[in-house]
Amino acid sequence: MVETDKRLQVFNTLTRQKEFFEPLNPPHVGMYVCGPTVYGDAHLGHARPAVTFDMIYRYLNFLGYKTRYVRNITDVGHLENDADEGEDKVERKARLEQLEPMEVAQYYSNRYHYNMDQLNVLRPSIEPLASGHIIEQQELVKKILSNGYAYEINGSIYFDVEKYSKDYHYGELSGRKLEEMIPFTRELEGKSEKRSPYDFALWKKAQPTHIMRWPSTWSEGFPGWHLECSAMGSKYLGKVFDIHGGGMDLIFPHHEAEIAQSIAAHGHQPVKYWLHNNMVTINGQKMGKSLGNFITLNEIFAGNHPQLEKAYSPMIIRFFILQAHYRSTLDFSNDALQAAEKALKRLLEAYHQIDKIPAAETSSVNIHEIRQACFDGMNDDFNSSIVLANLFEAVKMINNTLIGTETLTQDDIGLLKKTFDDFLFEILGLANESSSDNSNLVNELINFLLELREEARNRKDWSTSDRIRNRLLKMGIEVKDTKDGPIWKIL
RNA sequence: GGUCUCGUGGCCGAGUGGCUAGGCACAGGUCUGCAAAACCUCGUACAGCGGUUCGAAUCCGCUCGAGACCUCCA
Repeated sequence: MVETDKRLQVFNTLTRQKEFFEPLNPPHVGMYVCGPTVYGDAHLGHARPAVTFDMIYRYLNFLGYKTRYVRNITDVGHLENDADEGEDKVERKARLEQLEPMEVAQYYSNRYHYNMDQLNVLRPSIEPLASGHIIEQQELVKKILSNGYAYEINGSIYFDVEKYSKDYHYGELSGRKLEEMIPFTRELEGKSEKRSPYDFALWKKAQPTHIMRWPSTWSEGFPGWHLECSAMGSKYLGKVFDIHGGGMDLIFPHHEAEIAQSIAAHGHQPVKYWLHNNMVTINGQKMGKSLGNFITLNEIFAGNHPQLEKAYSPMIIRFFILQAHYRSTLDFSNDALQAAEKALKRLLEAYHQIDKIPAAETSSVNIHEIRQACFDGMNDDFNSSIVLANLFEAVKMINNTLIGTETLTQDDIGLLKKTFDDFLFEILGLANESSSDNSNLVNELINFLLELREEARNRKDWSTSDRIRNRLLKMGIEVKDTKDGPIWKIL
């Protein structure tokens, strides 16, 4: 498969170690990633898994796998807490904005898609809605019930964790033991109809005020949160599939519950490799909805937030995310984004210089080594940070060949360009953001002004040349003089 | 309280038991009427204290500090 001679290794949360990636049915790969609950705008914390698993999806495809990528949209409102009472999140939003719940879901789905497109995140192969798979979820509940791992109370169905624990290991993904979880039960005794505090809902009977509800044999109600991923994952990828991804904060209880549900229903593990991205932090603390310290992508792209000194484009955000390894926390700050902006610019400008490199008889640097290092980085649990570091080495090479301190053959120049095309654009998905949608008229006008300015400069008429440059700058057009003549750009 | 992770030079951020990523900033230089930009060059850092080892930032222990999960959260 392709040129890489080393095999891909991935860190599996389930086994807590790196494992060689071997798909169940090569060349096919099934990957499921938890998508957003659509009741608010996407923030940086949503961008991280989207970009991370987009990179993984891209790399798997690059390696020649046929990947089916499923990422759900959670549009069934779920309760504010799993402990039962409380308002549905989507309904609450709908009430506040005086909309139909599905209107809320649609609205934020659209905005999510728009943001992801901006980030150059490829659309998944299938994007199922939880509300469109109520039947499948009910079927799963029935199966778990008939296998004896769930019980019904007042029209609601709960997963019987204690019963399950006798036969299987509840907590294997998050590294917990049930005994350790028992002492620290929250103060919800008496209030809940659940037998044990760590049981979770498979089906909830709807309160009279609850709008999002569906008929079932047990009650008019709605499915439990953990159920949709189990139901949709097995529907589209099979009862066991290769990769399941999501944020680390979903490991418990969400993914733990998914495993339990699937095993209770089908008797075996649903997923071979569990992959989890780490959190985005701000001031060292997790950026999250409940803490209210999140910054939405729209705010970042517009520079419209007190924490931001300026706007940062989607590609800067993508670069910023990929500069860290996906399993490390990533700390947000203005300085970090500014550094990312400059770094990305340097990378892209060097890329555009590749065509100007004069071919030499021999190469003084080894492009194959860099290319291989990029593969090695990706193969080592998708270490995009290593890939970027090597691309920056390539930047140095490009610039050095341009000033004549290094040389490259025509073949190596081609390989260099291919390496950027493959890794920077295709795998890391960092697209060129050109703001050159100016009309021809503007171009011609500016070029004419610069022509006049050049004539003035040749006469050493500095006052005229500076006047032109300053006036243009006032209009937001920056002029820079280079050896090859002036260049300009709209700020 | 339980489980777990992390602590790298001014900032961000990789990493392996010995060959000391990368980016940003700073500094020096090239270029240049000036300016700006661009480019080149440049930093032996790894919380503290012990231990293992020929050798540890990388392994072990302790201390200090930060954080995550245990309730919804990507």
